[in-house]
Amino acid sequence: MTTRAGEQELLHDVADAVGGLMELWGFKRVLGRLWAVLYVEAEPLSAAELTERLDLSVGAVSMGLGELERWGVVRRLRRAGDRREFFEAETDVWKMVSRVLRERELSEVEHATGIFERAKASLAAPGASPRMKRMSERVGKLADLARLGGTLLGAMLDQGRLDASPLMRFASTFGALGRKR
Amino acid sequence: MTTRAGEQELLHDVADAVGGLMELWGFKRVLGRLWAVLYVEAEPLSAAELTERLDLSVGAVSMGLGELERWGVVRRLRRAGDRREFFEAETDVWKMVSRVLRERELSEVEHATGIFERAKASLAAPGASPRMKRMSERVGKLADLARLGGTLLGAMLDQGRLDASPLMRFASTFGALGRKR
DNA sequence: TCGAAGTTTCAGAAGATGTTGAAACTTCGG
DNA sequence: CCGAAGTTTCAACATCTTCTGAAACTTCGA
Repeated sequence: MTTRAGEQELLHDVADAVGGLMELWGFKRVLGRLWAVLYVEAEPLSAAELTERLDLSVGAVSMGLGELERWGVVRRLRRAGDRREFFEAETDVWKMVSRVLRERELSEVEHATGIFERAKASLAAPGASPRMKRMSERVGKLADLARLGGTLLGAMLDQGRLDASPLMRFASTFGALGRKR
Repeated sequence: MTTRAGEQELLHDVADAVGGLMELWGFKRVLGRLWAVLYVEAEPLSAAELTERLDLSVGAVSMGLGELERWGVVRRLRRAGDRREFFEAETDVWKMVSRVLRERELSEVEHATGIFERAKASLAAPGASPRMKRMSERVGKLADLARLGGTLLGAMLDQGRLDASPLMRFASTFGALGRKR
């Protein structure tokens, strides 16, 4: 299974698997596929090559690469004496994950926390009915949970900034905590 | 801001915020909204009441509640002498999160890991070109990462089974690790 | 057993999201 | 500058998801 065609197919499957994981985290499948091909290939490819390998339109590739570049997970290179642009993958996957989590999740979590806290306060205003007090309590729990989630996420992101392979360290700490069955 | 209308609006906003968070995690917004109203209200509501409060069609509410029930995060009650069904929220949020993560993420991660491992092996077959060896290495890194993710997730889910409020414990351990800025 | 109240189902509408292809634009060698 | 090669943009198209409303079905009191 080391034929030319076989290799292409393998690469395609790998790209799709990465795409699937990315999709699970709420990103566009194409972005994962593009990144995967660039990452596995390990050397710069032109947009045309990506178009061919992933069987996408030129437009889709251009837009996808633009987005990946904006996220800082793909670099664009120009080669002297070549009119084309080449692309290569940022190999630090953590960079990709953390960047996105920070701006996407964190802001949503903060927004929700704000809503919860305001609602809690209003419902607990002096003169509120017992029913409202009860509701205020529950909303308070939601606020706690959201705040906790934000803290957790923030800690994870900070951790990532300090250490190049933070997930490993995290896994051992956390694994020790959980493994026991 | 403790008028009747004001309260309704507050509740609506809270439900929407929960819906937003759920959506971020890949669930349907409506599910989060339904659960939120039941949770905050703290006492059983009929389907009709939910229809009204969230301004949804009866069909949407019925399907949403069915789904929430299947996931075990909403309970259905019948009251003697009342033909209607009432619903109340499961208050253990962790139950919801872990159930879904387990079946959704874990299987995708396992699938991807399999693909990566097979591809790695094929690319490293004896007689492979240097280029293929290089690719094999990179695919191997993807496999490591996916496996790590699976372990992490598994540990988290196990942890959840042992302790009712595992997130709290987790947060303090992990927070200490990461906070330092 | 009948019928009213309540619930589920599902085909099609509406909306959201992703993709294409071709025109407009940019770049650069001659 | 011109024109060919390469890239971006965007409106129309296709697809996937979610929502609606009404018909079919279930339940239960009388």
